[in-house]
Amino acid sequence: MRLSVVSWNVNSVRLRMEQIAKFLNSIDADVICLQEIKCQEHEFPRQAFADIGFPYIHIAGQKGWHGVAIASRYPFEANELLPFCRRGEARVQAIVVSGVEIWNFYIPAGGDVPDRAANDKFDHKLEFYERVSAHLKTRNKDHPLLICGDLNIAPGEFDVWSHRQMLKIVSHTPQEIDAFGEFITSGELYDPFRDAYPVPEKIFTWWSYRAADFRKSNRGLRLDHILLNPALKARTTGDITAKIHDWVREWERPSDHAPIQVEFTI
Amino acid sequence: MRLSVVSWNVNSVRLRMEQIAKFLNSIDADVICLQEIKCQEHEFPRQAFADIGFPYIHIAGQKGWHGVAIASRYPFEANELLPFCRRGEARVQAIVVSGVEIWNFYIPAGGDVPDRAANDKFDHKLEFYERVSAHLKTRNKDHPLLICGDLNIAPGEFDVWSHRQMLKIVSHTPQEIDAFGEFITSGELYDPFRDAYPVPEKIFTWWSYRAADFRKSNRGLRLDHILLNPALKARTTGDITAKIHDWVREWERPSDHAPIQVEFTI
DNA sequence: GTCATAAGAG
DNA sequence: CTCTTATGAC
Repeated sequence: MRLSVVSWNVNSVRLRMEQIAKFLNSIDADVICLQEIKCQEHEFPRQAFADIGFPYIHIAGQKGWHGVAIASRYPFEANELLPFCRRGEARVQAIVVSGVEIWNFYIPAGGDVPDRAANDKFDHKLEFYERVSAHLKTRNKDHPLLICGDLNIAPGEFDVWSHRQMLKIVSHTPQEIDAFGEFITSGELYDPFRDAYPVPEKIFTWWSYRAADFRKSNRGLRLDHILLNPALKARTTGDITAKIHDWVREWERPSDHAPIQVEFTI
Repeated sequence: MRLSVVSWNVNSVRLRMEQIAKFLNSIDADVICLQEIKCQEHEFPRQAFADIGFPYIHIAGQKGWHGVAIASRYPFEANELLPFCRRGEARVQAIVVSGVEIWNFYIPAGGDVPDRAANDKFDHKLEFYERVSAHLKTRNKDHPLLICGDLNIAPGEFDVWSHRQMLKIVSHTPQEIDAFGEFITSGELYDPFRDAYPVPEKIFTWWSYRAADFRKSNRGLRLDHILLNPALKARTTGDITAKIHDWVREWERPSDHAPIQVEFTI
């Protein structure tokens, strides 16, 4: 079967439901992983997702901030995950669909100061990565796994608009790039986006709201990711396609993140 | 010449500019008097009004609350008015267009408790009426005058959805009805709406946002008025038409007030 | 710049 | 329910 997975930090699912429907009606996704839904479970627009063919929904919400949700065309099972977020915020969830485990993360942004001692938010972010990496090392590697979400790190030189200027900015500091590398190594994760858009092409999934014209300045970052573990990759046949739907960022009152999509046959 | 005057409490002119343009493009107004613009003068969307044929604008704004503005197809002169509002809020303005003076009021709502001693907002509202009435008595009655705006009183039995239930509610208490009567008497004002919609027809210009379906419950009030003094009425030839554009209240994210319109030839 | 929250007003 | 303001987050 063909499985098409989207990841999108929507920055308020209630405010963006019309755009989500418009987007999902114009592509061929089976599963959409949302971050920053910014609502509680009972406030989630379940019916609107059901109306466009995504009746199976798993929500991890909280009041006002953060929050993740997965909507699917097909039934799935929910899995419990370890407390990667030490503050207990709604940033993590896991499901199993067609034998593929999917982890949906909204990893903390980490504040402004890239110093673990001076900035607890930065420490919190790195500890989140450390906990995930530790778990990946002990996890049964035979189980197919896809990890996606707003991981809030742009790991590569060509994942940021200016490698030189971004090295001091949280999301692209050496410490974070190391943590991201340890995470990738721990899970032996495969990034299909860099096959679809080979280096040295710059690719971004997020552009600040503060830019008057994001296309013109194009000061973006690649903060959103969809990654496959070896067991999942081995299960696929044919091409694995990866797309960044940056045209959605051009809509009226958009999220600051673009949706990304990976498609494969298992 | 034919003169068509609209009065509309828009509840934020910046948020409602598209609706204002859509409305003005579908009727034949010459002058629109706005209340609750909720912005300062420099924040007013002057260009948007100019673009739809209303380049002459007079604004009395303040930060965040209240605020009145007049936009016109034709040039006019601004007049100073007495301080009817003892708190100095942006609730009053006057212009003269084609020899007709127009007063645009956003009279205080008056709070919840209909008791001048216990509720200063209620006292403020009645004092506003008293000051206007006193001024009308001394004003030169030969000068044509139109008074319009959100006057925040529904004076008649058929200006409210339930006369019995509203008598205890601010906007339709006996004290306010008396103050409104004194105001009408002082200026010998003519209300063209009750000729257009004769008693006992109930007519409203405002419906609470709290009603799920304002058409269904129809618990409205007639708080907005356009009134003519005898000198202006004597100057007119032919019919004076009066319309309540309640269809605008059905739009998406509308103001809680409907625009009202009076048209005459002078 | 664009979200959420909360208060205060209507 | 729907506006404003203000603050905080990103």
